[in-house]
Amino acid sequence: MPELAEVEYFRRQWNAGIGKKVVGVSWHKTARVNRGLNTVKISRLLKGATFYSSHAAAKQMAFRFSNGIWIGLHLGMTGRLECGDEQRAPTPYDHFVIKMSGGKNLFFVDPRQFGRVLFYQGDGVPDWWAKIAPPILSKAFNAEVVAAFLERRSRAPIKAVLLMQERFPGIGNWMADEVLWRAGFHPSAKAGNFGPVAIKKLTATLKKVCTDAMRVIGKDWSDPPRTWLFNHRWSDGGKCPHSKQHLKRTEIGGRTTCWSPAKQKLGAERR
DNA sequence: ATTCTTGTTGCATC
DNA sequence: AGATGCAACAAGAA
Repeated sequence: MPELAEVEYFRRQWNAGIGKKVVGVSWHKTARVNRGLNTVKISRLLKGATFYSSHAAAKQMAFRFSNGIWIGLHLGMTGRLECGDEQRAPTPYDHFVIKMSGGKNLFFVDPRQFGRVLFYQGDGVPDWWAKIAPPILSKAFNAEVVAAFLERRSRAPIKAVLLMQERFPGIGNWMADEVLWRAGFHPSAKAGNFGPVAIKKLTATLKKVCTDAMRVIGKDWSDPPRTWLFNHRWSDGGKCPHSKQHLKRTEIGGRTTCWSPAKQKLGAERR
């Protein structure tokens, strides 16, 4: 479930290779995650390079190597990163593997292949990294920019708008539901109906959910407390941990959405 | 067997 | 022109 905090967790799974050199690279040649890449050329460039650092922003990861090499990874829907030695059993979905000196191998595994591998070499910063929107947990993300964005997307349901990475980097389906549930807004509320009080509340709740998710899931993949919607949203019949009333699940903005009708009523956004 | 899915993109339509 | 909605991508799980 790679959203903001899951991506942060997976990023660190490759850190055992930092400071080591690339011994070899293996690719699953026909895998969709490697589309558009010259895998032969990248293997040649990577071989012998030193792994410098790992980074995560939104749902994108970057791994920097010597000689100005960047490897970008997006986990899509089902991607994950693993680190293992010779003992690790291969899976059919090890689409991209970097073998490091010292015997640690770095695996990008993705059954459903909505993920993607990116490559860059140069003195600058690759476009796919530079263009990521300011983090929700930064000062640049504030009620003013949220208000401007909601106005532009005025006719779309707020649930769909929160999934737009150009303004809400790292927010995915469960985080969007968690935010709307905590803030008390109906997922179908039109973005253009949000008043200044509601926008402040939405902005603060976005920051809170990101902070909480990073502490719990981003740190060591701990289970979120039962007090979060997170634990109750995955199947029909769940109960709201606050109101104890039934949760509803329907498709809104093209995604499965779970909310508490008792806690999230249309109209609350008009303040 | 059928339906569902935690993300993004490209295209059709409004 | 810009915003919005939706199918498509692939494959496991229920």
